[in-house]
Amino acid sequence: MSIQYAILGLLSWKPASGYELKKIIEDSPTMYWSGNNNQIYKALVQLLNEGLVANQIQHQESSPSKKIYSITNEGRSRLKEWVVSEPEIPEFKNAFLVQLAWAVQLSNEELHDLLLRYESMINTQLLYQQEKIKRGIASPKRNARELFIWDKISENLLSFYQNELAWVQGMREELNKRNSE
Amino acid sequence: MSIQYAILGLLSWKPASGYELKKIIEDSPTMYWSGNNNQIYKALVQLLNEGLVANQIQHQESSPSKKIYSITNEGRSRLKEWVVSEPEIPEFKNAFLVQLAWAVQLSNEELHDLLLRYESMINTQLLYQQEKIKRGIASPKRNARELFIWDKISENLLSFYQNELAWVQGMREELNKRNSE
DNA sequence: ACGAGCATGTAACGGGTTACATGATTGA
DNA sequence: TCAATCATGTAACCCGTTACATGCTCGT
Repeated sequence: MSIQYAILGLLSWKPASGYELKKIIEDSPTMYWSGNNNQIYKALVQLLNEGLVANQIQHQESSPSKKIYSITNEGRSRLKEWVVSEPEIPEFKNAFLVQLAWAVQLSNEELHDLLLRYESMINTQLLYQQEKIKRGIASPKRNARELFIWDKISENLLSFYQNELAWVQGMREELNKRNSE
Repeated sequence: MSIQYAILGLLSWKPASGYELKKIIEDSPTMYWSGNNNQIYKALVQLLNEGLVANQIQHQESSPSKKIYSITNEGRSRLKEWVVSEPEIPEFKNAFLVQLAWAVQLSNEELHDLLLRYESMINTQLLYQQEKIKRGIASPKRNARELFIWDKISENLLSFYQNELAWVQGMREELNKRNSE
């Protein structure tokens, strides 16, 4: 999936400049891109060329002028098409598992320590995501249905980290049991 | 994390040719790379230049000669270093959540259908991973500890899909309840 | 005086993917 | 005869990241 649909979605909510989109994407736990300029400004040009968005230059005194992008009717129908299209399978790449795969060579202490470090990283990440969600500036709340959907999206993200936490804690316990036997 | 460590890990288990590594990586649920030639042959050249692996050409009658790579002592100590190093946080990118974010515009039927399709894709993926694990040709079983670790790795992968399944099923149920109210 | 925020853009690079290229053998 | 398997490699391309570049304003 390309970032263009993410941008198209945001613009279907409200018009925005590249700079605003960048910040929204940066802060969004769901939209997993880093929010770098390169991608966003390029994507906007492409969307413009395809006629899916339009822009309007807004001059401002005492700050640089900005290009406000808004979605066109064509953009809306393209977005709808995409939303009902075949979902992609989620991408889950866990480098830690590859690391663990060759951890036989470690002592029990080293292995235990490695698991603890992973656990604490996941925990930090969980808190960070919760924080992002709680602040949740950039989320439309136009009706109860939208609220429900966005809630479920947050729940999904959190459950991912919780699942990971439960797994690593389980593994640590089993290891301890094995070692004390 | 680069694929070089994955390859180094495999070679710490047993020597192999690029072609064999390709197949192992393709079939491995944990090593998430596609297993394309470009990456593997390039990585092997780099590992060779760094002195972490060595190769030996094996001529065969009635099939092309192959280069058998094996890990060096330097490679082993580099691998150990990496294994005890700071883990990375897992990468979880779910395009479906971005799609869902703009699903307010859908009818209840369309939304329900979308969720069902996602559920069936996850389910397929879960079965596929289970199959891969069950076949599990490419997994070292040198001792009970290694078996335990590899078991836990498989468990992690499966729990990811199971968690995703539980989430989507929960969402479907809640939606039905809401609609019947 | 300096850094942060607003605002737009470009350059360089790395990782990863598909597809192409070659060539022998084996089984349907 | 056609496709698959063994075996190595290259080319073209896309996506995404960091870093660079510019310039104005506002608060400390």
